[in-house]
Amino acid sequence: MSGRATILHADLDAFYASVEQRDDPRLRERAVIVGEGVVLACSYEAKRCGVRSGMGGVLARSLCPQAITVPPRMEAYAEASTQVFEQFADFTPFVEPLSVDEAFLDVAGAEHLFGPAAQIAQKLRTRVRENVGLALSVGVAQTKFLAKVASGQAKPDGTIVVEPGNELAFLHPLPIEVLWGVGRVTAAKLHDHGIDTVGDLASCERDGLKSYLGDHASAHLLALAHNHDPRAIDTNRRDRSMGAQRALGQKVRRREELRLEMLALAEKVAARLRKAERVARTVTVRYRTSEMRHETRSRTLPEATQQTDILVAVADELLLDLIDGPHGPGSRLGRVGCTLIGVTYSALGSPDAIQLALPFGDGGKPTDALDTMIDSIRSRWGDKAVARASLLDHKGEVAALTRPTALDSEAAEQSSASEPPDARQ
DNA sequence: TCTGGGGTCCTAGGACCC
DNA sequence: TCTGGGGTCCTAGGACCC
Repeated sequence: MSGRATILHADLDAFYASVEQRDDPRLRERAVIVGEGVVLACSYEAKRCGVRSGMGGVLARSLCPQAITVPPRMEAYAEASTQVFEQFADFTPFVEPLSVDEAFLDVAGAEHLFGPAAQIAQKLRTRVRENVGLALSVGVAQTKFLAKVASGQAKPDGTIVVEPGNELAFLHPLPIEVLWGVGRVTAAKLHDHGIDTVGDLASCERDGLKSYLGDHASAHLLALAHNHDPRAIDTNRRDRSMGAQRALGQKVRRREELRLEMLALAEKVAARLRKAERVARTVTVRYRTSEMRHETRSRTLPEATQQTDILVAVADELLLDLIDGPHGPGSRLGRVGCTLIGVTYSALGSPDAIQLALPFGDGGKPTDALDTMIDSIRSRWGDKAVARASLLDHKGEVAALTRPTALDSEAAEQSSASEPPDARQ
């Protein structure tokens, strides 16, 4: 493979904690922990004591007694994030956000304006430092995956450029934990088989890995170990699900308390759904038992909606199924307890899919109207959508031609394909 | 390590259709 | 009447990421 390294992965260092240190001079160069019950983020000074995000607060403070703990200020982080993404947009329109504090940038088309990708990376870091007051690390490579690994190695406050040709020499000595998709469980399995570095993994046979990692994971990880990652920057990704959850602690809750909590969560997410102008077809309710076991119940509706009353009613039914189990009201709750509940709306679509509802008048001929609708679907989503669209009965009066939700991603691909996804050449 | 809140993606089995 | 294979959708659970 030849070509230039033009994909950047930009990642803010210890984001929440850095914002706190920026805004309060007393916190600078000190160990800072954001979050009380659980560590949401911590400064590099705290990391040196062994504090990690996701760790319990009690343990974190015992590892690092001198640390200052501050409550999170989500608005401040959101504002900082917006400012940083404005800096990104000044260099290239091809930005794919991964979270509040990181993004991929394709700068192939920006090099004639700002110089080679390595220079753009430096300029970006300087701009973010000067205009937002935060440290940014940047990895530059020919693939997304490698750019992300590089930014991780560049931390804190650095740049690493992996030139084409040097990729495997860079990648293979690194521990398998740097690979995307290797977490606690997978890492343990790999170590059990004597695989400790990316190079070890790259020399494995597919069939051997498959026997304990499964089909997909083995192919995926082997591809990454050989630096195969053909994914392009995707600038118009949309959320595929939306949810909210709440931890409840160990205290035993009554059935009606849980239903009220769920009502509040389901309403909150429904409001977000409408604000984002999306509709959802699947409702999933999550429940964590006092033994930390997760259980879920989900239901897919015949038609996507953003209506609070429908979503809330489904969430309530699913929650009752979890609380009561097969043996009647409250029979499970007393035994297992509940330490967390949550609700997620998924199979998201856009509302225009349900605005295509077609009224069938008395003795009317639906055929002409149906043809019109099919034409409209074809122009919106292409031939493939027409072939797979389904006709739904709605209260016996209205037929709605609804695009199957599985086509959501295909339609997104089609619409993005009409824009220049790749400014190379 | 005794656990927050927001997500993504994959798997496996069953139902259903052709 | 019995039977097969392929495809899609739905559900529950799990791993992983920031």
